[in-house]
Amino acid sequence: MTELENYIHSYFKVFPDELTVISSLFKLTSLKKGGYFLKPGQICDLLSFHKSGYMRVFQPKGDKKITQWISYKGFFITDLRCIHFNQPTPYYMQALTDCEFYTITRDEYKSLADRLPRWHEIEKLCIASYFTVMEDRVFNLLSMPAAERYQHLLNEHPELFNQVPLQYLASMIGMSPETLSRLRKSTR
Amino acid sequence: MTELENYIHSYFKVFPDELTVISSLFKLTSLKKGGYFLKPGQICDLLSFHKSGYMRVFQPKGDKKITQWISYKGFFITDLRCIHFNQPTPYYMQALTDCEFYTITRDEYKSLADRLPRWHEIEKLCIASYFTVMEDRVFNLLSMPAAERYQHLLNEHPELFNQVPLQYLASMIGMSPETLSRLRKSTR
DNA sequence: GCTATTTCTTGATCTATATCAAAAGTACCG
DNA sequence: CGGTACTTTTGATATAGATCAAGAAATAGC
Repeated sequence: MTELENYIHSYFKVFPDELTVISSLFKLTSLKKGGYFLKPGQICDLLSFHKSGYMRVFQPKGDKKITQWISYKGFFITDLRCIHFNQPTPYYMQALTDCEFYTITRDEYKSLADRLPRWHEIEKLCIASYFTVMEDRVFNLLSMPAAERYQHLLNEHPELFNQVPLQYLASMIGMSPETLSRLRKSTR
Repeated sequence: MTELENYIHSYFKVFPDELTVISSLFKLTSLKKGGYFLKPGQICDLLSFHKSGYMRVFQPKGDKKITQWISYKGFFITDLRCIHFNQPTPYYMQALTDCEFYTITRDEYKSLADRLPRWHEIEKLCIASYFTVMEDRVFNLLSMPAAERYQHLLNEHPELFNQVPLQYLASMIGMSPETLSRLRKSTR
């Protein structure tokens, strides 16, 4: 069973033959360190499942780059704005390390629903779960001081601290790199 | 055409007979000012479309109450955590004014998909659009100072400033009521 | 309509976190 | 390897926004 099949199987009740249909359409693709999966203004026409490596999703704001998210093994990657509403993305998505994905194009993706009637439902559940993650992030940003946001990220995604430049993590949880550095020092 | 039919029709390509099926299942319900739509620990078993009035979604944190969202005419109201993943809600949802909704129970909701094959797709698109709203909120919280967050809310949802206590709006955009008061003064 | 209660404003402080600057550490590349 | 360029740390200072406290205004209840 591929990671993709495994992931879908572990989250949603899907029959083996449905799994096979899904994973037969996704093709293994890769991106070299530093390469861009997506740039602002483009219309994302891919849906990828992250197999290995780390990718940074960020958006420029003035002379800053705001890191929105770090994707790694187990996440789906796309821009819903593009795939579903045909709008250009505001994001850069850049590989921080060499990355591998299972990838489907937008056209294949559209045909997936024809071949697999439950696909919309699976996708709905997947997007719903990501929605609740975003709800929690908003709550955390509204309610937690910097120290608590740092602790929370450390608990939820400890592996990021070994693999990703700390300045990007600082941005992702809404603080300066200096503040993150001091928080790390104070809990050592 | 009811507000609900109108809303769905304006966002998604749905046939008239599909619309009729959808709106025949939703029943008009209401909630008095101060009443609770949902309290923490409950499992939300309703999906409502907001017809009139204002409702505050908030979550306690220490001795604070963090306002997560203000719902009004045109929003769907539920907790995805409950409806899709059967988990208890962390939220209070309380009517700030008398409210009316078009409401469907969870069981009817489950049967909707049987009667209307495209329902999962419609729902998926709806959740996807809410997801992008949350993405933008996270970006705004990460990248904007208080004054800019205030301006942004004022531009996007000006009606809230007449209908909703300002302290709740302040909480929703991550600042103290005093700060919001001063920002309002400075742009008058 | 009048009082009680809640909400909003204003001013005076305080503090968490940003910014700036430079040193120390680490990774990359010819 | 050894130098160049990033990244992280550390210290000094600045500042946005919080908190505290009190008065003014609005709203709700009788």
